[in-house]
Amino acid sequence: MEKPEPLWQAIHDTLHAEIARGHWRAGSRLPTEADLAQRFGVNRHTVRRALGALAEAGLVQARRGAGVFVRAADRLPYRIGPRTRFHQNLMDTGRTPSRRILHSAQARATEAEATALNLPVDALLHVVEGISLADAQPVSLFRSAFCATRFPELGPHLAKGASITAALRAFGVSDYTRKSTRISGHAADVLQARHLEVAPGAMLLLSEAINIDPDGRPLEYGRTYFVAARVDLVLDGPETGPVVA
Amino acid sequence: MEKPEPLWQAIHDTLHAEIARGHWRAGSRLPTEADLAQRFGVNRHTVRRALGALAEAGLVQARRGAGVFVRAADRLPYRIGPRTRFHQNLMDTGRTPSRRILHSAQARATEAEATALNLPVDALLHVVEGISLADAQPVSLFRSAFCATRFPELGPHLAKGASITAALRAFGVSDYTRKSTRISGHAADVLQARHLEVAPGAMLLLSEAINIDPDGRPLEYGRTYFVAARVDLVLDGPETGPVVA
DNA sequence: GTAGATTTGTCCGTATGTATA
DNA sequence: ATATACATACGGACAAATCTA
Repeated sequence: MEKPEPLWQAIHDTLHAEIARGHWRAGSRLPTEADLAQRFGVNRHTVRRALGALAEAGLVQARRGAGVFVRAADRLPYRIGPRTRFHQNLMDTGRTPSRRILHSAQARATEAEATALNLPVDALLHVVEGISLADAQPVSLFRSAFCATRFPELGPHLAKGASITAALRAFGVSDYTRKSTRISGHAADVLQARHLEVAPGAMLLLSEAINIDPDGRPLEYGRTYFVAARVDLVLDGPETGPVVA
Repeated sequence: MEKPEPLWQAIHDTLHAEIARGHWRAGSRLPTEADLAQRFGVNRHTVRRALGALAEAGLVQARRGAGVFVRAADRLPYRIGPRTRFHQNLMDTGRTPSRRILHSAQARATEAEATALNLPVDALLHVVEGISLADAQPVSLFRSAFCATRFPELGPHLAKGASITAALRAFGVSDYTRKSTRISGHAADVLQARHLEVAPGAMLLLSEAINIDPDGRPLEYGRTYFVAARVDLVLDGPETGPVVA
């Protein structure tokens, strides 16, 4: 007695295999839902169920009015270690890194931020939110919180496109290291989906990190949502290479 | 001009908030789809769309014929570091760890396994597959590969429920450390979903790791799929292991 | 720039299957 | 065995975004 596989799942598997096999090239458009429905002899909604699963896995992306497009399959390795630097990280893999600042302002610390930075609740923070891109494609959505009394004018530096490393150096912080990291999986909400150019519900990897200065004082509390379909997080062993430049 | 939010999304947000707020307790049953449809004044399929999103995010779990149930919200922190030990990891958080061995046999190394273990392709490996549980709830699906010539009789040890640490000690390996880890996000396929008791398409965190002995020789190559809704991966700073400056 | 055709997104209604209580 | 409740699949209708002539 075989357990019958649902139609939408069989269609999903077929398309999945065809994409993995290179039958549909990255960036190309799939046949329309109507065409696929005819090909598999099913209703359009059944095809949509299969395409939805592919979209959540990040293999395809639908654009209303345009069609369903195959996404690039290769994920870029993103190193996480004692010295995590965004720009350096991407340059190492031959990508062109860039940032888009969405928001930069002062705000009161939430409970999580206060405990992470070892500050009293309602302490004044400088919060920066933005998007990180590799080759003009969004890979992560970040929110960084700094103590505002220690870094009173961080905003202008970051808004001008300077890296965090450079901005901190302007305040005499020559080096900083990663104290702790927590990685979890989440589904993209509507806002995140729009910023990261993924489907709502797509998989995101949340990295919550605390960076400290050489004296061990907390500098930054950052929450970064990575598009799971576009990056791998790589944690190397203790042979960490000192960088700084 | 406000952009109208889809109905299913509004319902999703409402239920999401009610669950987060504790209005529906963990383990309890939600109203039936028909009841919810009546409550929100929509068709049953619109409610299903909202419930589907909640299920993929891991907040609820549907059981055909029974109902939709609220899942426990707390994720257990799983430490990943130079010395990652499953049993110790869970005992630290007050859980009861256990293992279920699905498969244990010798096999030829795949290309990925060969390069990871620094062995020739087609080398003989001992491969163990199984499920790790915390308090009888599946949290991860693992596949570990060991060099068969070095550990000829590993299978019986592991099948008896011994930990990997104990099994390796029987072969004179007193210690081992994590050399590298790669974390990525994936959607559960049908087989993984059944083993881990999640819905197909649910979020999984894949951890690919290489463990080495004190001499630096690769011992084990492991691939572990964690249920993203049930665990956070915690990477602590260098205050735990040897800090090679 | 505009009008119309194309294509995906949402929502409804109905019917049937399957697992559970 | 019967009723309940979720799962799958079909069909139709319209809206919204995109593309094209």
